[in-house]
Amino acid sequence: MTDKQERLLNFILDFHKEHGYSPSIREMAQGMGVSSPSTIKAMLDRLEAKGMLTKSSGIARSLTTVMQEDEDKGIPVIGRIVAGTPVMAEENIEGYIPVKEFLRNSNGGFFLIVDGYSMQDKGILPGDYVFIQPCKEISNGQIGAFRLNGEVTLKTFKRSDEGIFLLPANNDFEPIPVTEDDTFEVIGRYVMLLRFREQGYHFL
Amino acid sequence: MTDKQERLLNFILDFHKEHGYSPSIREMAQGMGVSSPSTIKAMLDRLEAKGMLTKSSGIARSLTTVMQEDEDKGIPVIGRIVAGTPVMAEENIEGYIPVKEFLRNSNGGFFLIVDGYSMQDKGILPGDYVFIQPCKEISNGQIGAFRLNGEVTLKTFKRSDEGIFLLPANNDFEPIPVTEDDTFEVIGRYVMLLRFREQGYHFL
DNA sequence: CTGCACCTCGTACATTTGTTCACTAGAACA
DNA sequence: TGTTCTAGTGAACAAATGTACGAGGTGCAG
Repeated sequence: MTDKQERLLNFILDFHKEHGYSPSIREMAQGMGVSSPSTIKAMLDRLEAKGMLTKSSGIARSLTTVMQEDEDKGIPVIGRIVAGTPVMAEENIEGYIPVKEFLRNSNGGFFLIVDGYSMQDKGILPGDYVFIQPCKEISNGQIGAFRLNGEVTLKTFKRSDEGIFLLPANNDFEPIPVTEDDTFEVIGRYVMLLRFREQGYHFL
Repeated sequence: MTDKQERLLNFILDFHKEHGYSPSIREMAQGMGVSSPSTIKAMLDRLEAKGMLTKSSGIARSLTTVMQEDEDKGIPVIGRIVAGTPVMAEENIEGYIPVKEFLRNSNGGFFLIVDGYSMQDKGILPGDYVFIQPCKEISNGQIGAFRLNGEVTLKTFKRSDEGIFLLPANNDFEPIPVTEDDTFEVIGRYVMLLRFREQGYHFL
C-alpha cells in the first residue's frame, strides 16, 4: 500500500470515528488537499481492488474500511520482554486480545459480581466480575454459576458416584452436595474474569 | 414514543447493522411500507426533536441513533439475585460495563502476561492478563509495571524514608529495594485484570 | 525507451438524496 | 366542537454525491 493510500484510509477512519458516517468523495478530497473528486474516486477504486475497503456503488457515504475491523484486533499483549528493549516494541507484541469481537460474540453473556471468598484459591475474589456464558449443562471440573434452592453461587461442578457436588476453592468452605430434593439449575459457565484496580474505576 | 417511531428506529438500527451505514429516507420509506419520503422526513424530525437520533442536515445517510450508542453500553452486570427470579430479569441488572468504550479510551494501554506467583495474594496469578496504562509516575501503594535493571515486573510501589521498594504480594518473596545504582523506570500502572477460564480460550 | 501503476486536474452528467409545500385523515383531548 | 399531534400522499426543487471522460504528470521495472 502506498503512502497516499494509507493517508486516505486514515482520513476515512478518523472521519468515521468523529462523525459516525463515512465522508463523501469531495470531503475526502478536501481533507487530502486535492481539488478533484475523480482523484479520490480513482484511489478508492484502487483501495477497493486491493480489498482494503468496500463501497456500495452509487450509494452516498457507504464506505466500509477493513481497518475498521482491523482496529478491532484489540489490545496488544506483551510478554517475555528482553532486557533493555522498549516495552512497546513491535517484537515484544505476542498478539492481540480482540476484546471487542469477543464481546460482540458474547450473546446473552453477562457479568456476575463475586460476593464471598469461597473461590479464593482460584484467584477469584470478592468484587471481581466473572463473565458467565449461559448454558444448560456443564462438564465435570468446570467452574460455573449455579442456582441452588434459589441461591446463586459460583462453584466448581463435580459429578461423582456419590452424586453432584458444588466445590468451593477455599479450605474454610465445605463442598455442597446437591440432592434430589434440591431445586438445582445451571445458569452458565465461567468464561472470563475482570477486575479493576480501584473501586472508583467501576462503572456502576 | 409511538409504535411507528419505534419501528422506524428499529429499522434504522437493523439497516445500519447490516450495511454499515444509515439508510436513505427513501429506503426507510420502502422499509416501512410508505410511499412518500416526506412521511419519513416528518417522523425523523419528530424523533430528532425527542432526542432519539441525530442527523446532519443536508448530508446523506448521516443518521446517528441513540440506540446505536445504547448498544455500546456494554455487558450487563448482575448482582444480588433474589431467590427464584430469573437471572437475566431487568430488575437484577445493576448496570453495564461499557468495555468497548473503556477499550476505545485506552490509548496506549496494553496487556502484560503475568509470569510468577509474586502477586498471588492480590489474586494475580500466572497467565493472567494485566492491563497496563503507561505513565511516568505512580503513587504510593499502587500496583504497576516497572523495569528494574532491564527486567520487567509487576509489583506494588512503595516510597518511604528508606527509599523506594517494589513489594510483592506473597510471603515467599522479598521486597525489592531500588537503589541509586539501579536503572529504574515506571512503565505504567495496573488498571485491570483479565483472566480466561481455560488456556484454549486464549487469543494467542 | 516503453509500458505500467500511480497521482492529479477539470468538467460534465445522471442519480441519489434531503427538503419543502399543499393537502388529506384519524385519534386524542380540552 | 375545534385543536393538536401523528401519519400519510404526491409533486417538485436544490443540493449533495458518485461517476465518466479526457488530459497531464511522475517514477519505476523490463
